[in-house]
Amino acid sequence: MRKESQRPTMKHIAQKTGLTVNTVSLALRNSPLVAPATRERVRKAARDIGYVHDALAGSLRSGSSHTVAIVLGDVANPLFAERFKYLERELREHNFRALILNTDEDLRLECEAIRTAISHRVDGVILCPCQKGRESIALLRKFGVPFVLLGREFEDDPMDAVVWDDEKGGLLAAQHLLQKNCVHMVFLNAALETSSAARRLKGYAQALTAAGQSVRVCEAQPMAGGVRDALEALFASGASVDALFAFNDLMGFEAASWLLARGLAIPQDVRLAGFDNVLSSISLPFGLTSISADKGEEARRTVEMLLRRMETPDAPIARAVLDVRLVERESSR
Amino acid sequence: MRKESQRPTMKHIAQKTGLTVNTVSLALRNSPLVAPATRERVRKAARDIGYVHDALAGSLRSGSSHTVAIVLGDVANPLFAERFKYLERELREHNFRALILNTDEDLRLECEAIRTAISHRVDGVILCPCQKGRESIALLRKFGVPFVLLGREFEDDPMDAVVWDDEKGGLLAAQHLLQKNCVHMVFLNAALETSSAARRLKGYAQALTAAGQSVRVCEAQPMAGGVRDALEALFASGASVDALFAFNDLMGFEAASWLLARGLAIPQDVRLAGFDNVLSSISLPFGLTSISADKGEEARRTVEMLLRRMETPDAPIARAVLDVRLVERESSR
DNA sequence: CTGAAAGCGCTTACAG
DNA sequence: CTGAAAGCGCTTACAG
Repeated sequence: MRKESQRPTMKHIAQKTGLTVNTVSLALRNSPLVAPATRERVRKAARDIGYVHDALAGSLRSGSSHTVAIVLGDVANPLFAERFKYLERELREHNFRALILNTDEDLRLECEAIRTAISHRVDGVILCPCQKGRESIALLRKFGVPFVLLGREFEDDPMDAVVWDDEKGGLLAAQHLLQKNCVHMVFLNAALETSSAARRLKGYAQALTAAGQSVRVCEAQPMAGGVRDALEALFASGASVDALFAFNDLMGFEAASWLLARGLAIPQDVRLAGFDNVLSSISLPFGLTSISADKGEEARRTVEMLLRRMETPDAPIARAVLDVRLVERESSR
Repeated sequence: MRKESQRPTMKHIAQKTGLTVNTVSLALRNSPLVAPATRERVRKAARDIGYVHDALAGSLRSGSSHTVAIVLGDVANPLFAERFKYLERELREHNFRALILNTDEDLRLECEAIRTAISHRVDGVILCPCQKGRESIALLRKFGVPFVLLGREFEDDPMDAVVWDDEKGGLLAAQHLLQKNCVHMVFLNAALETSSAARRLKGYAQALTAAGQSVRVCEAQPMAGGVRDALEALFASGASVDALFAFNDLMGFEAASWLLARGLAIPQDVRLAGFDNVLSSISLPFGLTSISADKGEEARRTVEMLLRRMETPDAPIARAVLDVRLVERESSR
């Protein structure tokens, strides 16, 4: 398809230096086997002819691509975008490339993504599963690809995972809203098959039950407009609502838009809290109370866990739980 | 590094079907050369043993990776995230994979990204250049990699590019604010080496000059906090400001946060407009007036232009300018 | 310390 | 329609 403008290869460097490609290859990889002078000669020749390493050929022969696939719902979600940034930086520091693959929270696309990753011989996968099924996990296991779950996990099937303390998060949010004397709280949650949604609900319910309040959950579809539909149904039923706890900030912002458009005041009429603390990285003129964890640490531990799994395939299963805290802002004051 | 769990190859399929890898390869690619019955036999065997194509080996031999690199400032910017989504979808429909690479608007990282792309033998590159230099362009040309600029271009050096009508955008925003009787407008712009910043200023200045107003520009650094610093300096000087036009929505939101925190009302004290219309894809409880273009069309035309360049390396240089429109929201009513 | 050979898993000519 | 051979550009044993 493309006009090959005679891309320089190691063969060219070998010719120019009078060495063999073998030595050139070792020299470019800084092998202690080659004499320092030879190494410099090779590196200079490489620079002179503008050599760029062929990652495909190298990976094919060595069996390792030095690439990690990051499989997540949607980079357009600010939390995922932030995670990607941190993970990519962390991987780069360990000399790994990051391949990002969106699932749109769809199982078929998720399997497709895993297949793409395998096809490209990634050394590992960081997966935030949609949890609509286990086929993607089965694929990873079948091909022996090291992987770490991020943010979500399967309760009945332990795997390497880095998650937030979602239960505590749900608890903190509920306690905070209770403290503001809210008595008609609704949890605008995601589907319960998502482990984080189930855990957040658990903590939330614990706090409400302890306070003698009933637990009301309103499930919203993850697509655009899902929150609007859920809230319309909720309010059409004539329910009284003085506080909303959203599964994540994206849904929280969507809820805020809907409430304000309906003429309700935040926090005077409805107090609002979200989850993820996307405001830590992006500045928006709406202070949304949220649950936060250290995202830099999340990335560090995820990559560390994956590297360990790559080095030691049969190491015991690891699990890291990141502590969370409440960040109070105007939406719930 | 990783325990190779004997990944199935075409050789295995060949053994199982009694054919050669040659025929297997052709069959899997639906070549009209192989008999339909044979093809089905091969596909079934492939499915049975769980074969996954090795993209590395295929690309190495064929010289084409069917991958396009998307090189941009930062996926965490909602506009870039949206662009990536549209582009990825468009590329997938043409059976191409997307490799995303961040530059953080840094020339060194941009060159690194191009080098990574070349190393992975991408068939093409979609580049949103930081415009701090031309080294990345030189690299692409040297290696004969087909590429299309997105959103920004070099005035004195024509290349394939898809851009918005930035001049018109600046004009529309200025006219809109003038119509609201603003008389102390400030353009919170990015660095003028960025072609879109220069063009937006051109249109903006044209409108202001026509109205007999003086043009005031305040340049903000692109890093987090850049807007805050710029506004602090601006307001510390005692300047009167009744309208702000931000280079993009991200800066617009940051400006809004700062203004509100300072006790200024939007739009009563300061009218505000941004650029990019990120609210088209993300729902936020703050109506920011903005300049918009059709992002789906942008992606379509970008991919189309790139494919054309890949097919016809010496086709004449193409340029697509997307029309823009003003989307009025609460921030400037 | 450097060289000669084999091979990673495919696709591409070339035969028949 | 299918086969036998060569080769993509590297890295990996194996020699010396």
